[in-house]
Amino acid sequence: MSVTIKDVSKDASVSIKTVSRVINNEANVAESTKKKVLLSVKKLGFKPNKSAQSLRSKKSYMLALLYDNPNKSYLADVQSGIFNACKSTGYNLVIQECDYKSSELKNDIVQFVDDFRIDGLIITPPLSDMSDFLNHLDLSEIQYSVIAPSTMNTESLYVSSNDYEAAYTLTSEIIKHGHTDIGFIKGHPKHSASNLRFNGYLDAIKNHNIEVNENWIKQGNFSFKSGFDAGVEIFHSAAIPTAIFASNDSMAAGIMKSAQMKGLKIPEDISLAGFDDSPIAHQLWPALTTVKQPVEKMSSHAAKILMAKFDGLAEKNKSKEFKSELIFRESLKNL
Amino acid sequence: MSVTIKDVSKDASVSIKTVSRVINNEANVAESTKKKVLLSVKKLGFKPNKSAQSLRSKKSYMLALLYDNPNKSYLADVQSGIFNACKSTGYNLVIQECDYKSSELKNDIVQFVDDFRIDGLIITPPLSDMSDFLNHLDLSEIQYSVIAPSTMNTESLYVSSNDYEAAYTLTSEIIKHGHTDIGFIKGHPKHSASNLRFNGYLDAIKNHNIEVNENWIKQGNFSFKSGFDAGVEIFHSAAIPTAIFASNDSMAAGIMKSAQMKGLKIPEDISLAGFDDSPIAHQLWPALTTVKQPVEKMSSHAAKILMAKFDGLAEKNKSKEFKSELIFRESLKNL
DNA sequence: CACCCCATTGATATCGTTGTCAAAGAACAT
DNA sequence: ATGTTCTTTGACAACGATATCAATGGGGTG
Repeated sequence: MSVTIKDVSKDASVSIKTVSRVINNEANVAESTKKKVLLSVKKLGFKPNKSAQSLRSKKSYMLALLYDNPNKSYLADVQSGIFNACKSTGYNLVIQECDYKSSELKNDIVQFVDDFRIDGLIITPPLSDMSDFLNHLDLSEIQYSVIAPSTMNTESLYVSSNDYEAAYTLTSEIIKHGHTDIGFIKGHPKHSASNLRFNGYLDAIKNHNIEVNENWIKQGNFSFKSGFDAGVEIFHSAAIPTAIFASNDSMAAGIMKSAQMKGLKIPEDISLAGFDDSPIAHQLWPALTTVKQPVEKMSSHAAKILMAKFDGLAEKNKSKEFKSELIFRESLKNL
Repeated sequence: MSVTIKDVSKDASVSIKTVSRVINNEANVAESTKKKVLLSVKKLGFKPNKSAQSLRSKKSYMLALLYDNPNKSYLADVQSGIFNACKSTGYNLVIQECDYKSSELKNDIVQFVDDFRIDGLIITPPLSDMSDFLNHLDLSEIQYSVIAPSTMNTESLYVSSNDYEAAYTLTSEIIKHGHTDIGFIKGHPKHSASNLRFNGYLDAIKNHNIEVNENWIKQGNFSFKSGFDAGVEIFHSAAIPTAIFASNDSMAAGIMKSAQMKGLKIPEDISLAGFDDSPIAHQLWPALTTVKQPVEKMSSHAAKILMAKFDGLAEKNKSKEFKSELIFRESLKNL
């Protein structure tokens, strides 16, 4: 059926173990032997059997992506990034939907990792913010890499972005456009990014000596509907802001819809900004001013540092903060 | 470390093989023995080692989802559906991005399945339409289940939806709303759904004795941009239709944007309809009239029939066509 | 030249299951 | 009582890799 090490060893006239050494890049193999073996490997088209490797060496060559109800385009980008990182490495990606509210989550995941001998986890918000959960993984000695964690210690692997700074800068830009009445829609309270973005907004406002108007600050949860509802509320009141900064694009889209239904024009009557640069940002009209995170690069890096750790290359690839980019589009106008 | 069959066999005072029989639900085990074994299994918390099972029995308990650059929300829905089907079965889901244009695709996938001992594939458009590819899988005796295939033979497993019928009905509805000047934006030529939807439109037009205006029929590729470009073209000409039916929502959104930029109002100046009921459909204003496919249910079923086949339950779950649902929203108005 | 060391190689055990096959005993027919 | 069949069970090999440890031999040292 398929080619085994034994076949290769016969073809190359060496022992099974030597072939194993070559394909695992172990030290102390004569250069000439190595060449000979690699030739046979290529000639026969040998690929090691993952199940056997896994059984003996307790590695599965599988990473698992954990997520709970993320934005769909975010999920697709994360997957795509991880996939690219895995492509040439022999690792593969298993996906696992989770419920961050479930009390069984910890045990379920440990079970899952144990069952399938998953080598490492890649954890996305809001799971990245559950320190309880992460601690439990530490205790179980499960390897993982976190995307956008709330607390970062130097031991664990993570990738983050400069949410605070980006929100601060974007808010400052809105102010530079002449706005002082600026509303804000907060994100899902369980995502640490929500606070970072809000604080960025808040500090920018304060540092420009603008008074905060609580009526224009609404709690959302990153969903379109929560943005829509917030918009309805804000536009229903007597005094409305000249600009609204929503913690993500879905909510900004919700606000835009509520404004347009109310007969308000964007950006003539009200300017709008979002966060994420998800597809909807440029598909709306007018298109949204927003912040673009390098989600694919981030998740790709998250996978790389995890795999590097398995191969003992911990030095090469380290946890890292990525920079976001402001994208100006029609939804923000000069007053 | 972890509990093995051997431990259970000792605890239950039976042979290793008998434990194996029990956990695999094989026939010819005395009821009393079964009980005894199950008790020990539970007591010790035994879980079979997947790697060992896989090595010996050549089953991996893993399904793989193959996709090539689909709509992001479609992908998320498909995953979600499959995930739910797998949840209580012990199977897990690996994802695999593909390039349908690659000449290596066939070999890469066979390799991948071979490497990881993937039990079965779930194949999404446009890969579902590559009969060459599917034939190759058949030859390699790889199990798979196809979502929205172009040709359906009775042997293979698939799920489909009534694209033709839905497009026919929706077009008829547009006509009932008083429209006769109806444009159409075709989908990606490699997706069989594109033709089905187009033919549904065409037949409805013809059966209502309306003349087809070729200038209002444009080739798209399911992307927002292709819809936008088509819109720009159509609205640039002297005579414009009173309604446009786009083969999916992304393209409809593109048309909406191009219309709004041109100063045309939806639905006052022009009615719009899409297909898919992707999130953007209700996030736009006005919201899109569209067709909703039960994507989650479909992909869930695709996974179920595949797993049923492995367990020899081929009778219970069969290939199936799912019905779509028309959703009327503001973008379509009575003339 | 005798000795030791270290790089290189291979024989064999092992990982934790399932597959094969034969043995033991129960049930039934003759 | 004897033979036949069927159910139930277990001993042992096998899956395809890696781990252990010992054997081999070339090169350096005294």
